[in-house]
Amino acid sequence: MLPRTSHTSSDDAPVQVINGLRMTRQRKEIYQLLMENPVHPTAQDVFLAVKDRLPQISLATVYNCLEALTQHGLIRQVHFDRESCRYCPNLLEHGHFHDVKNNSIHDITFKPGVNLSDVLDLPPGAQITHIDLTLRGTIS
Amino acid sequence: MLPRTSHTSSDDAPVQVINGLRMTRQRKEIYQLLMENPVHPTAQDVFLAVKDRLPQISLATVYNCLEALTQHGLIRQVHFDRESCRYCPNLLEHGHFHDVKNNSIHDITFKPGVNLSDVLDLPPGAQITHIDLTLRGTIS
DNA sequence: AATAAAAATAAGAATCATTCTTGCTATCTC
DNA sequence: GAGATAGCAAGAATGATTCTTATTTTTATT
Repeated sequence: MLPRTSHTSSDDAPVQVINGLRMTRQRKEIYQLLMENPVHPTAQDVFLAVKDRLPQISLATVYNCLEALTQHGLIRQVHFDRESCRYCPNLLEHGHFHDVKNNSIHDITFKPGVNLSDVLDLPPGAQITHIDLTLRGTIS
Repeated sequence: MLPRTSHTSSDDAPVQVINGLRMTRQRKEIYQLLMENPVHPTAQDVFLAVKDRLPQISLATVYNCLEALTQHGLIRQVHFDRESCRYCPNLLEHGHFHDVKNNSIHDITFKPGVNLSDVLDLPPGAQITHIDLTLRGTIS
């Protein structure tokens, strides 16, 4: 089989659609990368990693794909202060712990039965739509 | 008394020092602003607000002052995703709720007796040094 | 299978928050 | 008061992200 110069999917079948998002070659590769190695990479990290398989992909496309995947609920953004934003394929409710010694990020779940709004003093009538819990520290 | 063109403190007494930070005119004004009206402003917001009292202050100085106040533990940064960072004079452990309807930010405390690490499944040996809890939603 | 319309991509320019640099001014120490 | 240190203003530089535009690919329609 000849090598392909095309930068998109190679067969003639229509592309798969997930959550209303057409899974183009670029989106699929980036999504797979995140699923297989959920290290919470930045867009830059993804760009470098995915270049192996898509040598001519551009950083803008990586941003576009990550945005599209996020908008369609396949992945989520993770923020540490104002650092470059990171991406996470874990859709369950969870927070993140940044181990500053090993420079690694761990998903943190709530203990079973715990509901965050049960332990917080929320203003009356408050409806939470989005939770962002990030922790920093070390693991001995 | 003649109006002063000096951009710093006007009397001859040595400036007050808090937490090891020399409270210059600019730092004092910015700190007061935050204490009197803790609406979690951005640096830009502070810049505009403080211009009334310090017409020739520069944005860089606002950033410097906010950084200095933060480093010396007088105020804290608050982050919502990757938006401009905001500043908070409340030093007690608390999180933040962004009411997206009224575009207001509320301090959120934990219910008495609640320790965050009690409700989380942390990796063994994890030592938390910094907690960032931000919520989004609406208040009816 | 051909074609028009719609969607996605690559490349690079533009934006925006923040940080850095530089020359100057104020404050502190002696 | 003189020199040393710290802080300031102004604007340049940086870096992550978004936007623009031309091109390519895919889909929908014949």
